[in-house]
Amino acid sequence: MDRYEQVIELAKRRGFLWNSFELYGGAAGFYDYGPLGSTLKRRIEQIWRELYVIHEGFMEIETPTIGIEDVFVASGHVGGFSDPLCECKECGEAFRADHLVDKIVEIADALSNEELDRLIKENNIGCPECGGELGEAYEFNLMFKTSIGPGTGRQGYMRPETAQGMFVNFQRLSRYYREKLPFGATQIGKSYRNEISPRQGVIRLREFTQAEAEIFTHPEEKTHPNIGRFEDVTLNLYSDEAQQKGVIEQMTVREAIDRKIIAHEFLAYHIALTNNFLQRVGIAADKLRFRQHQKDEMAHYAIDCWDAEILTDRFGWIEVVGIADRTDYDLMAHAKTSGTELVVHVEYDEPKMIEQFVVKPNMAKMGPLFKGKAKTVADALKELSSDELDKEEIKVTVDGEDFTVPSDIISYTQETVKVSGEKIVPHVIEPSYGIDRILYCTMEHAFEEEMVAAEGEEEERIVLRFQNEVAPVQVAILPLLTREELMDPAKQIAEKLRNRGLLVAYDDSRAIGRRYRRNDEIGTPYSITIDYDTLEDNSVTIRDRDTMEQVRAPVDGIEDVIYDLVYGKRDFETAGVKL
RNA sequence: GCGCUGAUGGUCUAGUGGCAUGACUGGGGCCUUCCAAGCCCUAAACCCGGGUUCAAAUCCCGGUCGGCGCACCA
Repeated sequence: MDRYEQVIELAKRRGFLWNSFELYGGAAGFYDYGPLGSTLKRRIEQIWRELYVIHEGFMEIETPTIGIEDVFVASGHVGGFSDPLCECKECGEAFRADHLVDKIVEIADALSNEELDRLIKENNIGCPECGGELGEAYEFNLMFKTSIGPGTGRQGYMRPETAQGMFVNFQRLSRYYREKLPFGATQIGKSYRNEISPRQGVIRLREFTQAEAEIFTHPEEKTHPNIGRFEDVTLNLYSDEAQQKGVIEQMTVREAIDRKIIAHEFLAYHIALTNNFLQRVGIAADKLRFRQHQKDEMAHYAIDCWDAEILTDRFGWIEVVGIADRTDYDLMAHAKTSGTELVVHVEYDEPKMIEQFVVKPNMAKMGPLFKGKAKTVADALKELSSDELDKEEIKVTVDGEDFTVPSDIISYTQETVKVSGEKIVPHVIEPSYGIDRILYCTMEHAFEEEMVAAEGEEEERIVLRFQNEVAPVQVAILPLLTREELMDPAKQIAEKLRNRGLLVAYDDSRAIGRRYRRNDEIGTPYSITIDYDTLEDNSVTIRDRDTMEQVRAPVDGIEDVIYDLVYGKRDFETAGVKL
C-alpha cells in the first residue's frame, strides 16, 4: 500500500471520505464527506474565512450554483470551456482536433469544427495511433447542462467556477464598498465540471468545492499597504525561468518583488497569504511551492499566474490554488455582453482643469424643429469641429437621415472644465482554492506511521498529526475503566467542554490503550482520562497525541486549559504537572 | 472516451465449478488503575445484470466502480 492508499483507506474507515452512491454501485467523480470529513472541511474553510473575509475584509457572498446562458457566453465558458474532439473510426481513440492541425495553421484553437474537418481532410491527417480514418470533430463542453423551468425551459448550466457570481454582481459590490478600490468579494461553494475521466480520488471531481476571492484593484496601483507583513517570508518559487533550469528557488517576498519575478506587489502579497494559509492548515513547508505559469499556458488575458502546488506521495506536485492577475478581462467581457458599463469612478487627488471644445445646441429651439430626433441630432452636432459649425447651414446625418440645422441655434465655446476623476475598469486579482484537494493534502501530510514501545516490544502506531485548529475532534474524554463511578464524572467533564464550544468525543468502549489509538488515528490532539485519583482529588490526566506524554490537571477550569491548548495560547508543559 | 487490470464482511485477505478462509476492526459482557492485553458472546461479505451448467463468488458476455497507461484537465 502506498501512502495514498493508506490515507484513503483510513479516510473511508474512520468517516472522512466515502465514495458517493456506493449503495448503487457509485458514480465516478463524486465523493461524500463523512462526519469527520465534513468537520475537517468546515474547519479548513473557517480558517480561510478568517483570513480572507475577516482579516482582508473581502465579504462573502452566495450566488446560485446554476447559471443562465448569458453569464457563460460572456465568460467564454460556452464557447471556450470545451474542446473539439475527434475520434478514430478504426481504433476509437479520441484526440484534440485542434492539436492535430496545430502544425499546419497558427491559430488552430480558433477554428470551427467545420474548418477543422476541412483541414484534416485536405491534409490527409490520419489517426496518430493506427493511421485510420478520423471522424468528424465535435465539441465536448465541460459544463453540465440543465434546463430552467418546465418543458424545454431556458438553457442553464451548473457553474464551472464560483467567480462569475462575483463578476456579475460587480456594480452591487462596488456600491457596497462605496466605490473605493481595491475591494473584493469571496465565495465558498460547489462548482461543477463534467470531466471526461475523473481520476485520483478527491483530486479531480465532477462536483467540488472552491473558495475564491475576486479582488478589484486599480490597474495602475498594484502596491499593497500590508506587504510589510510578509516581506521577510521565504517562499519556494518555481518561476518560469526556474522551470527552465528545473530548480525551485527560495527567496523572500521582497526579493521576488524587487527582482520582478512576481509581476507586482499586490500579487506577491496574495501569494504570501496563500503560503500562510496552506501552512496554517497543516501543509508541510518543504512540500509546498509556487509555480509560475509559463507564457504559453497562461490565459491570453492574464498578466501573471502562479499555482500553489503541494507534493504528494503518489501524484507528485498537484495544483491546489491558482493566483492570477486576470486584468480587466472578465469585467470587459460582461460589460460587452450585457451592454452595461462596469466601471468605478476614481476621483483625482486634485481636480484637473481641461481645455475643452464645447458645443451648446439651444434645445429650446431644437425641440420644436426636430421633435423626437432632437436629442440624437444634438448629440451628432457635439461631435462636429468648429469649422463645420461655422457654416451657415450645418448638415448632419443621423440613422441615415439628413438634417439641416440653422447655425443660429448652435453656439460653441472653448472652455476650461473641471474634471474631478475618471472611469476605471478595475483589474481582478483572483486567488482560487480547490478545497477538496487541500483537505486530502492535509490528511496526507498529517499521516504518520511510527513504531512505539508496547509490552517490551515495538508496535506500529498510525497517527494523524493534524494542526489543532483543523482537527475534527479536539479532545477525547475517556474513563480509564468501564465503571459507573468513572463514567459519570467523565460525562460531566465532556458536557463542560462542549459548553466551552469544543469538539468533544466521549469514548468508554474497550481498553484505554485502544481508545488512545483510535483517537490518534483520527488526529484528536488531546485526551482527558478520568481515573480513581479523579474521585480523590478532582484532577484528570491530559495526554498529548504527538508525544503520548501526560500531565495531571485539576478538573476545575479544565475547559479553559483545553481551549487554550487547542488554540495555541498555552504549551502542553504548562497545562498541568508532568507525570 | 480507448487499452490493460482488478472488485469477497467496516478494513485487509484466502478460495477459482459443489457448505465462503482467516486476521484486524465494530458491538455486548467478564476482567482490567494508562497506551490496539486476555477470555466469552455477537454482528458482518462473493459489485450489478444476463448467459453457460444439475450446480457460478469461480467460466463467458455486457455494465458499474477502482487502479495504471493514452487522451483530457478553461
